[in-house]
Amino acid sequence: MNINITLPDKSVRKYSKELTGYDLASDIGRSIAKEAVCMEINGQLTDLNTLIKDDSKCRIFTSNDQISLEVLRHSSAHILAQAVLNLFPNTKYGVGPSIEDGFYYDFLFENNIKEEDLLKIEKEMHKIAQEKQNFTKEYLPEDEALMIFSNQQFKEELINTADKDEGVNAGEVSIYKNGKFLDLCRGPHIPNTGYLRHFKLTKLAGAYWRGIETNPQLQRIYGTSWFSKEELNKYLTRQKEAEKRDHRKLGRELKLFTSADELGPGQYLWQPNGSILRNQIEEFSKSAHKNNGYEFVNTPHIGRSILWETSGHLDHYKEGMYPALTTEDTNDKYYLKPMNCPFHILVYKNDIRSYRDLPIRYFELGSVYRMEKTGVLHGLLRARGFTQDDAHIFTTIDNLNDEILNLLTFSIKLLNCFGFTDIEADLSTRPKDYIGEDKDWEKATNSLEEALNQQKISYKIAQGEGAFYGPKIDLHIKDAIGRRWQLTTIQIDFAQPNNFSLDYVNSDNKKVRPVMIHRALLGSIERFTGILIEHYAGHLPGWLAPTQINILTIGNVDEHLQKIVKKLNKYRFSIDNRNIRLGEKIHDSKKMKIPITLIIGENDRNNNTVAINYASGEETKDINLEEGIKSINKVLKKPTFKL
RNA sequence: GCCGGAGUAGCUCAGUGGCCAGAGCAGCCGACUUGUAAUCGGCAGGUCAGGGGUUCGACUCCCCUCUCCGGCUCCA
Repeated sequence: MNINITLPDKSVRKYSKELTGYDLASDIGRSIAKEAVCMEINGQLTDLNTLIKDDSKCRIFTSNDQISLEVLRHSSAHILAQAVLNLFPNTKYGVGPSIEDGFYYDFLFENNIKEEDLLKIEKEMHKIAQEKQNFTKEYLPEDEALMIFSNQQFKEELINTADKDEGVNAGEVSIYKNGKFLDLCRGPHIPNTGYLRHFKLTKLAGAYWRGIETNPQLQRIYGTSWFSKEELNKYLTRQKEAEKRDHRKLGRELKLFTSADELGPGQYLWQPNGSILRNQIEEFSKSAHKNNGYEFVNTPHIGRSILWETSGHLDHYKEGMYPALTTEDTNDKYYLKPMNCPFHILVYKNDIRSYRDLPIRYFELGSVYRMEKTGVLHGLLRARGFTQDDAHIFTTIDNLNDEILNLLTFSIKLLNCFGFTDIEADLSTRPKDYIGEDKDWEKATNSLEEALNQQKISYKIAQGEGAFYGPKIDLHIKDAIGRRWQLTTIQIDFAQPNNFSLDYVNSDNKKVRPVMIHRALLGSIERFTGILIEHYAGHLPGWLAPTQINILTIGNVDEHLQKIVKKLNKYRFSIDNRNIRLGEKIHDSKKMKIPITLIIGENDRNNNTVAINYASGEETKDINLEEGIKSINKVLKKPTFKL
């Protein structure tokens, strides 16, 4: 017998008998054997103890490989379930995958557990880890597996519905065993439980079985695990950093916005500082639209029920709308608007339109109200009342390509101006339930895809994720700490032009239906502001900061101060001339995250100089006044939007 | 909406059935006249989220409601 094993570096090793991945790793070198976690045979990921029986291409994965981390976390989930069953024997266990930065497992406990139980479970996991139980894989016939799991309803369901991801395949079921613990699983796993050392159970949450709202709700335990203590600590610090960026906390500290119980959940009040920021964003957006072919419209906040019947909102989204308002003098019902489109459509319908008029682009910073479920509300990022940078474009289908490409460029450049440069897209295609003609869908989807290709923006296709009325592009940005946020949405709509019988007169003097594009680029101004705050951790770019310059005086510098103020009065500045120590003034200035702290004392008065502290931490002293102003102008420069 | 956690001064938080509920910061008053991350002293600030109950006695224990936080589902 002769087995040739080809390694990733193309070298070939010859063996005279079957061997495991661990044997192979040990033969390659002691350190790789020590670090080995799992392996790949002919492209198939598998356990380290799998026997290599034939000539094959093999690759050993060590704790340095990303894939090993996923394996570790998946095994962590198994050990979590094992610990839970040891402590709470009557628990029913569901599924437990690895996820980004960690893992979870879903359980149905006899009595719901509490957060403090996590410590106990963690302890039990450590105990299991110390026992270094081997993970072994077995294949069982389906009926035998059903017997083993006969009092585990979720496992039975998994076997019966043949979910391949959980190790069920064509009458045969793969299970993993470590110690006395058994679980349905495709694997692979770490060689033994001793590989689990640096982990932490992080939170307890509710989760519906298989993610379906009508299914029973299980308790989900989240955890994180790593190969080294350093990585675990790094992760935990990263979590703390993310907490520091929380826009709700920063919003309070920087006096940007607030809420009040009297308003009801999901509604926010913008304080003066926040309003400056918000107005800057809105003005920037408005001027970009004004200079690029949009006409501005303004529309009310409520409309009669007939409007929402025609638009289909009452049929499809009634539960997402605030309840109707009624008046005493008539039987009319009015609804707060959850979208602006029906109003823009009414503006369009107010006149006969010619193909020469198209495309018509109506823009509005439109405030909408949506009855979001209480549990999903999340500061400005998910509010009930918010304002969209909304526009509706009415176009001929022939112009669709140009419009979409133009929009994509517009949005990317706009996002760039706010410092978001890492942008990706989702192209959502026709869902199962849809309206309209197949050929229109095809044309619209092609327009979207073509625009994405021309923009050279990386995108993935979200099959069947489009709205029922048309396909869409969503743009996601990546923030400073790597989180992705969806901002822009560009949606093609075949339905509303039909619902409202929209038309225009074409060159043959015939009435033809236009296509509509719904688009919000920043999305919701509230949400966008929240994301900006988190992205910059409150250190807003100079042009957006509520107070751009804080001038700190030391001693009697009135004349010098007046001279400087004259030169800076186009900026939003404040003057701190309190008779307190400079250190305290600087402390206050930093606390409010003001981009420029200008310090002037008597020395500066005498020498016509200034000292500048920048938000970046950079500090300069004894700078000539003119030079200082130049530097300030640079930091506070507003970006220019150009298509 | 569901599961779990929480709600004490403007903010951050102490206070586990027993006198009039505390601290730091912020605020106000006074002193200090200050050159790179919090000067000192004083004053004021509370229906302990709201309502009901248990108890001689409740911030503390129980029930209901509201709000917030972490998730799940949802996001036109």
